Amino acid sequence: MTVTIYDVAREANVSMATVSRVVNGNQNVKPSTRKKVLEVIERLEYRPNAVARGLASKKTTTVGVIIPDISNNIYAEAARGIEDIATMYRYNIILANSDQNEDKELSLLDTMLGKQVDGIVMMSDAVTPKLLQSMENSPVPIVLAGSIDESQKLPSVNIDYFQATYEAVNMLITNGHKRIAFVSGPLSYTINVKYKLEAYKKALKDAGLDVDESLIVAEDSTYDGGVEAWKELNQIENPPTAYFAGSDELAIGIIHAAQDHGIKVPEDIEVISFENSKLARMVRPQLTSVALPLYEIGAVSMRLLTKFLNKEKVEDQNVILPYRIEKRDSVKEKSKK
Amino acid sequence: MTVTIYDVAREANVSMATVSRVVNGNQNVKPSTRKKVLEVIERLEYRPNAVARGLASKKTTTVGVIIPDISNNIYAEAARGIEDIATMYRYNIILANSDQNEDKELSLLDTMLGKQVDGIVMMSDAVTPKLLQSMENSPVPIVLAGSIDESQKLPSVNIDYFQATYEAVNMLITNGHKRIAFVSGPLSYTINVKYKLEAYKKALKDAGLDVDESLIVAEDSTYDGGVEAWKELNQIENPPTAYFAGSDELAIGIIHAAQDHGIKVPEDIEVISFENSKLARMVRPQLTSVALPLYEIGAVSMRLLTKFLNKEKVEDQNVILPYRIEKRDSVKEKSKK
DNA sequence: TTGTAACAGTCAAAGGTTTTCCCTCCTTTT
DNA sequence: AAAAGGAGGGAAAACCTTTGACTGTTACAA
Repeated sequence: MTVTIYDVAREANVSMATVSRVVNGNQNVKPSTRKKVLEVIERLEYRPNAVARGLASKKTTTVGVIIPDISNNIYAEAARGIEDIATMYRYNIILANSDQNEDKELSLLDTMLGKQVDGIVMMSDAVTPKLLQSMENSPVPIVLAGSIDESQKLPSVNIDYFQATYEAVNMLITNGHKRIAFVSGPLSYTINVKYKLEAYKKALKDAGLDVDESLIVAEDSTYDGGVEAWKELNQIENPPTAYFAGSDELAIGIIHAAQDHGIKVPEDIEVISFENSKLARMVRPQLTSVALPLYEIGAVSMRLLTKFLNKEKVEDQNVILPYRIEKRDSVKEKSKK
Repeated sequence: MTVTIYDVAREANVSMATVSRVVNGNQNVKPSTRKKVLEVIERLEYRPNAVARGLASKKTTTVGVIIPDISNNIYAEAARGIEDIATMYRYNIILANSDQNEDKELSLLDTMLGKQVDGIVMMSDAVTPKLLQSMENSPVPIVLAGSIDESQKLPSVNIDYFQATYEAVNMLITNGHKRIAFVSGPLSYTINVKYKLEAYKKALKDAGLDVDESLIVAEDSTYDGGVEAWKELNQIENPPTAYFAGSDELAIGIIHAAQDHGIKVPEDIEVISFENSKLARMVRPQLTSVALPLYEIGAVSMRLLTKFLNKEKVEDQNVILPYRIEKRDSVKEKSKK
């Protein structure tokens, strides 16, 4: 039925060991033998069985990728980075969505280990103790992409969320705003609460501004969440004049809600977002945004994983990538100084 | 080192076959035996090796998914549909990007077959003869998701692109437009040239309008492509007053290019797009758009694949899903009649 | 009481590779 | 001319399960 290494060996009058050597590029084969074997492989259309190979070698050249939701551009972008580097190093990817649900994450982890992946790249906005423990017990390396494990026990790739947020909020402060809203995604996400929110508070304090809890709102990181946030923030006595938005969609929701009420951006209110997806250029005004290097986070994570897989030495297993702030039209020039 | 079925068998005083039965839910095991085995499994933290299992059973419970680009929302949405249904049927997904490059598609196909996937879901905007041939020779079932193989030899899931386009263009005609532009993605894509473009031409002809080749332009399906298209179309003597755009990004590009030149949508020009991603609601005016059910295309494709994998009977292997046109603000009401 | 069927379980082959160990020739070296 | 060393390749174990053939036991109908 299917042609095996054994068939090739027989046809080529060599042992299966030799065929294996040829297939795997082992040097211990005479060129003439190699040629002969290669010809038979061609003729028989032999295709090595990766499953058998995996069983024998204990390597599957497959890595697991667990992400919250591939249909969300943020994760999709990172996934592409992961896959590109994986391909470059001849790995395939088993991709699964966790919906940021701990039980799914746990069971996915288990499934993938059962499938004998050589390593795992994990994206999770909330690394719970249980999850962390599972990952630490993993027999194969795991790297966290764009995800925070505060204990720093696991390798990870991130940007300095605190610094980035601080800088963004500061732009707004520099532009003279006193009432700056903080609109973020769910506060169950580590990055939102431990980094962005903290940085926001620190920036205000450093500028001698009060932190008004009513200016802090959390919604789903969606367009509608942004609209919702704007409404909420505009029924308080003293609405904000500037917004820090945790994502592009949030920012666009805020802007459109405002515009629909005759408020002009950036003339009347200013908005800065955190993401800089391609959406940022596709709305008017175009979004000033902290550029999150999603693709790079994915790519570097995968590269880091390959280092572990190849037993290369890794200097620092918690990588911090640079970010920049893309200045466009939702924040006035002034701050450029 | 790693605990195997053999260790469990020894500890539980049964044969590995019995352990295997317990693990696989085979009924031929006495409840007391089952319990005993389960306890040992628990205690030893035994985790079945899916690779060995795959070798022995010749089933991997893994399916391959080949798509042009996961970072593109269109495919990501479909991928999510695929993955959800795959999960529901306990399959995992090996995901790979082809960049719509025939060589990559071919080699990906080969790699996945080598990995012994049980089936494949393929998305390709240009099913070449060579690719088709490879897929036909596949030892495992392959279904085409949102992709056209004109020979209909392979199972597939699509919508009626022709009808949808015809209807969309007709809305524009109904609104009194005589000069309607057709702006699409690459003409190397089957759907664009054989369905959308043909439908556009037919709609015009049926309305007694001439087809003006200078109103037909193909660009990358991106925002910038849309901007480009608008520019191109507005340096001809008699620019169009309405646009059929092959994707949301294209539509948005066209709209913004126009707006940046003081042209109002839908007062001065009207635009209808083909996709209805979440972007459609995130721009002003909101996009009137043919709603492409991407998630469903993915989900139904995967479901179809499971039917083949379970040897269920399939009535029609070329599924056509319904579509609708989402009426919003980039086309005037009139056509609603 | 016997025969039979269902049930529980065992044994061992099979699945397709990789890999370790070993052997046989040749070449070199001395 | 003998010893040493290396290149090329073979044999077979190992990887961990599933699965089909088979055996022994039990329960029940006849």
